[in-house]
Amino acid sequence: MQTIVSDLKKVLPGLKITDVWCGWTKMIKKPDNFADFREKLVEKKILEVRRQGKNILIDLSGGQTLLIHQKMTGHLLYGKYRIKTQNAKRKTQNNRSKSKNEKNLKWVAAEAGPLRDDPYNRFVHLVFELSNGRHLALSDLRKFAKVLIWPTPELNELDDLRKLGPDPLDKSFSFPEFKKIFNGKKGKMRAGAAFFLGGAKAGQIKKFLMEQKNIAGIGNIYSDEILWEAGIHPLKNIQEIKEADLRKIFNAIKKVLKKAIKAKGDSISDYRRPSGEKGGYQNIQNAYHMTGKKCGKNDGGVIQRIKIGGRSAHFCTVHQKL
DNA sequence: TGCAGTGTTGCTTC
DNA sequence: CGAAGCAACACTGC
Repeated sequence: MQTIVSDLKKVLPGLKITDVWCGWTKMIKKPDNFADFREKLVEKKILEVRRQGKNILIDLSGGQTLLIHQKMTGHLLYGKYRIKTQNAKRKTQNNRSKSKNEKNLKWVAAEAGPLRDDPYNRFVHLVFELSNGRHLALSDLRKFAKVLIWPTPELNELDDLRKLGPDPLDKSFSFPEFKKIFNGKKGKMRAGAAFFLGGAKAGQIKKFLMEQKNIAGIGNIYSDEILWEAGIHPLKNIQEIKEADLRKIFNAIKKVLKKAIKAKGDSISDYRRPSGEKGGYQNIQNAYHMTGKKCGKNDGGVIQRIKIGGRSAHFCTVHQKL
């Protein structure tokens, strides 16, 4: 998400939104109809692009902010787009006869380059036309992405932002701060709860790291990478984690996320930068998606995959013992 | 062919 | 309130 924001920051501020098209209006949560959504954006200038957790925020003139969450398969792409010409059988209908906001139009990247090769170019559902003739497009295969507009000064009313823990890359995210959150979580667990009795489901460290209300921004890939780095088993109960290990986890969070940002994100699957280019973290991954591979620490371990809370977790059988 | 798996989150149920 | 399980959706790969 940080790579996307950094990339968009370089191009969007100063541009005006001249038109908006949407082929899957269900993704727009506020305002609740597309005409109002479009109305709030057209002729507005983009002032700033920023991020809170995994939410991308685009501040506009007129005091409104566009919030975009890409969820699983969303891609914010920046480049020149065009309406895909209809098939021969529909040639009687030329593009001029259609409204640009007709729902079933297909938009495709119009220029050669990585954007044209984006595997998700087929799934563009939302297009912002910009004053420089280029576009910001949101492609989303699984249609989980969420978009909304809210007054900038009142953004903190939104649960999406209000319920987020601190950003781990923020300078104010110190070890004492992390420890406080961690201990707060521990304190909330009642003695006698199921996990003490062998049902150990609650309080697993991987889940703790992925919960956005604890720390904002860590997902499945980086929680695996962080725990690999720290040498902690993903199922480890947070009740049992001592200060020395907590410090290892804290350091690993900073280290892994910095490394990931330097690599411009992880394109092991379809993730792409707004330019359509791949990130590079998949080349330096140690745990995620490495099932069966030798552990990069050369400790004789092999990466194993298990399920935690419906997600896959990957860890080394030797240096990440339970 | 069929079904598990996919970078997320929120709702329902207990 | 907390946690588990599943739903939202559509495609890939075993």
